[in-house]
Amino acid sequence: MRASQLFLPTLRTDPADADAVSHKLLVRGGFIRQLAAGVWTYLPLGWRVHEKVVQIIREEMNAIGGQEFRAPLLTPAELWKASGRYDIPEVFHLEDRNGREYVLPMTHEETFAFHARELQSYKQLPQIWYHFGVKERDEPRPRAGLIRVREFIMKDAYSFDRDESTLDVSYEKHREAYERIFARAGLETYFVEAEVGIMGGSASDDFLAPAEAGENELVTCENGDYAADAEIARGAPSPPDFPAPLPAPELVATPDAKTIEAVSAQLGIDPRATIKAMPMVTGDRVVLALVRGDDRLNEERLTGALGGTAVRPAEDEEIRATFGADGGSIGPVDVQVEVIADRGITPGPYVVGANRDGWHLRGVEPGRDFEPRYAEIRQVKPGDACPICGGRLSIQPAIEVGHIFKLGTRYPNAIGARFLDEDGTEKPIVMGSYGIGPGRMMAAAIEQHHDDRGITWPRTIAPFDVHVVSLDAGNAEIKAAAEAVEAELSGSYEILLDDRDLRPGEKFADADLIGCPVRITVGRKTLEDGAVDVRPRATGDEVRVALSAVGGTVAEIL
RNA sequence: CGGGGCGUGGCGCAGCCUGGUAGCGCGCUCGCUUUGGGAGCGAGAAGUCGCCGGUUCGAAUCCGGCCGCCCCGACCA
Repeated sequence: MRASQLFLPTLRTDPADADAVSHKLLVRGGFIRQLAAGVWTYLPLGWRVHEKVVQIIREEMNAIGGQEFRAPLLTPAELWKASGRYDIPEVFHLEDRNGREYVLPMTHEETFAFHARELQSYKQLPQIWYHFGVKERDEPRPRAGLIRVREFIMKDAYSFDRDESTLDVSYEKHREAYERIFARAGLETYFVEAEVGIMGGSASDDFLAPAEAGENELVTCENGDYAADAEIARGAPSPPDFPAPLPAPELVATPDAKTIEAVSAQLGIDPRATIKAMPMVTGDRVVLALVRGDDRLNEERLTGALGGTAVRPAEDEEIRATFGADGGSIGPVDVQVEVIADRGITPGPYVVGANRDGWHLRGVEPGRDFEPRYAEIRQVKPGDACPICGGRLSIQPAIEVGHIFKLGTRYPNAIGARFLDEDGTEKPIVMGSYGIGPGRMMAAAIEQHHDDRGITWPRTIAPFDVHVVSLDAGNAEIKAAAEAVEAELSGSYEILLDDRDLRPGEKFADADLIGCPVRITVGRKTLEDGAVDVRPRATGDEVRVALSAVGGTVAEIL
């Protein structure tokens, strides 16, 4: 490919509205352009990368017996009404001229379950079907370039099995295929248990790629034996320095101390030996959620502990009416509401609010002075102990690049996908669903592979293998030499030849920005030596190589 | 949806407070010089100042409404 003929609108400065590294570099490098919030066009360079990612996914899906489909975007609303997903706020709805209703799917469970109705016998199972399809989601807040978008291409796969045990086999095949896909694309990822979410199913796991701009929080153990999404991660808090126990709670004045920090400072007490009491409203009742003073409440977990009903923090008036005090002085002793305590609140004497403005109680012992229901409702935090080995946990942002689900029979039941089993009974097909976002993989790859000059693509997904920079400035001899290098290498590699009439500095800057793994410079100086300069993008270690040895040198690097 | 910020040639920005000729850098076009890390000189092209309405002799600037985009939160198959 000749750069002079390529639409490659690189930018000298970061776009004003970009924040994430991958967002800036994708736009600056001429890979993508924005059309609307969360809606992006892939330019030729970006599409090359996307298609390389797609091809890796395709090869690994085919390797586990996947069969590629191509399913439509436009989908009859009836299918989504049947599955119960029609009213999800993220779903785009539309009508045709006759008033028939359609949705623009966010994933294709309904569509594939519909076609799975033609699977009639256990003899036809299992099946793995997949496609690369456009997904539409009315995201409330798109952000960070390709990381959270409203329209994107996803590889979604669906497995159809006789029962849960063969579903486990299909699931494991996908897990292994996904590990290979991410490894081939040069991505560091972690396989972690994830929330099943509102769409049901028996299990779900994420693949998280550590990245500054990520939206998920990845919890990992320093000893490498534990990784989890912070939403469901387990971690043990460090033990508090308890003061001496008291025979009974003792009232202490804490004027103007409304926060744990203020209270513990005023009383000279380890914040870990205090209890934070959070009045929460669920349905039409108030509950009191307790976490240790240094911990934070995880509302999703509290919701889970309450059997799935939504919770919200109580309003000031509700707090006053229920406890007779302000939020800063609330405690669990002698209250009339249900008390749910985090399991991190181990036995010992704590400082708690006295339900009286400006006063706390010290020496309060759970079990003696109040009787809570225990549940895991705290948020994991850095420094917690690993549930496997006790090592220190750390937390880092990460991008969810893949998500796999054991769905069970929900969609087959709703859509009517049944088969006749060996024993002659009709059963619903057991389904799994498996998604990967190539665009997110691109963003994650950049987040993980860049420097201050630009992208350092993994070779497998780079737009080109070799970037030949011709410093000919109209000199026919240099131009011919650069073209000869291109011709020689093009049999084995994909080459971008920068034949543009630009200054050397601009060409080098663009090469660094675009990030092809090898740069070859052909100029007057190199030709005087009968050579070219070969520079791996990642290391920047440039070597002068005789023209006759270029192929060998490139082969060593790639 | 709540909070914050922004909208001015292709890109990045100033001008707005204190109303009156729309400006800077980069990019773009042409010419000459230059050519190993984003060149120099000269000559040019290019902007409904997001949209609608109001105030005013006069609005990029003041007022009202709306739209769009970014960030934080909520939300998130």
